[in-house]
Amino acid sequence: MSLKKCVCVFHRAWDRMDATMVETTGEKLLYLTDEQLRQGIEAMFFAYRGFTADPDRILQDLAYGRAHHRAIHFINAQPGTTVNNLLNILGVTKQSLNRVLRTLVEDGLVEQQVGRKDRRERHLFLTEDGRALEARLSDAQRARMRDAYRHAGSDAVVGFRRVLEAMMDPEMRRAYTSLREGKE
Amino acid sequence: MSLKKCVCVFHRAWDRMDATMVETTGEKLLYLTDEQLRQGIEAMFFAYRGFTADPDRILQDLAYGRAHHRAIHFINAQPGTTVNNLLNILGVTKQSLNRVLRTLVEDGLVEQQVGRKDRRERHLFLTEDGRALEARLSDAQRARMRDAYRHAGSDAVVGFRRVLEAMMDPEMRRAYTSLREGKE
DNA sequence: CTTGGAATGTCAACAAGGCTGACATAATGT
DNA sequence: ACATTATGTCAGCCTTGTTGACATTCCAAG
Repeated sequence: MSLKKCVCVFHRAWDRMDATMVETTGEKLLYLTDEQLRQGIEAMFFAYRGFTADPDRILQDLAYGRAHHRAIHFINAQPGTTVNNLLNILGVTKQSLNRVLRTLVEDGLVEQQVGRKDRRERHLFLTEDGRALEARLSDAQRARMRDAYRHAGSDAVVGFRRVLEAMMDPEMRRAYTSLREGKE
Repeated sequence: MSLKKCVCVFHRAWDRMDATMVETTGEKLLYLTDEQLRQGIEAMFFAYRGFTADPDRILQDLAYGRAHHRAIHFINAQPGTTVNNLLNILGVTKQSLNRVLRTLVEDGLVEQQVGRKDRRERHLFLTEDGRALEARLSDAQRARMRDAYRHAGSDAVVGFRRVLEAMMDPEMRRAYTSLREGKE
């Protein structure tokens, strides 16, 4: 670890101790007050609301929820993925996923194919209708992401992604990068 | 608007049309493929999971959920806020918030004071215990945020915040900045 | 002053979507 | 043959969102 750290603690007019970390990485200094971190936390909260707002609006007319969106998204990203794989990506129980998956199959948005190599596995695919809905949802979400990127600028985008990736849990980061590599 | 835009659409080996936007801001060029946007969307999904993981672990021992965390967070940020104000910030119905608030009051984490000026209003405050729990929760969340910031670097942090702020809905951004100014 | 809205907050009932636990079925591997 | 794995299903619970009905309080028009 090539960074030298120096942690200073001092009192603020606020309501409790506030740790400020000063860190040197090359010539850069990084001051992180609790207040700045709090702002980051709130930014994350409000941004996630905006992030899901457009798909939520589309889905509520269809009697679907965020759970359906997530399933559709990742089946689209990895056509032919198994139930188990989806479970790991989404981080929910099989009973919970199964309920969502069942409605999607009943409504003709998702197809299940028995595995050729291992016939216990069910490989999941979007049907034509499923892809259509996925396109509607992700178009809306991409539009918002694109606007945000455009407004913030290209340098900001790089930083945005770096912080997000650093914020994931290690297993999540593995799932995330495997998805990225799969797509190339 | 000082930016010149050029939108090119072309076909990819993938599965459907992929719009690439090329945008000039000064000397910067910003290429945004659908694939890059998709990665941003997934990064947001996985990062939010990490973002809430630590508080969730703490809360599940206490029979509380994320809703309680949110309420505690914003009551702490704005002591004396009214139920209505909290409603606007959290974006839920008053009935839903009320249930959470009731348990917090019953458990002695939150106090309600009838408004002096308008006695219909209930002003909300954290008790000693409430502040203690808030500290536990936000310490955990700040630690993750701090690690992510540290790992990503100071330039990345600026970009992270810029993109998040651009991703909020306008009303949310207002709530967000008003909180920031209130704290100064 | 009275009275009818409007604003604020509470209670009750319900739905979505998480969870656990138990169990069935089919396929695989040893 | 037997244990293991992948999946599906049922029952029941919890959190957290929803709507509807209602009580309280304030304010303004008559």
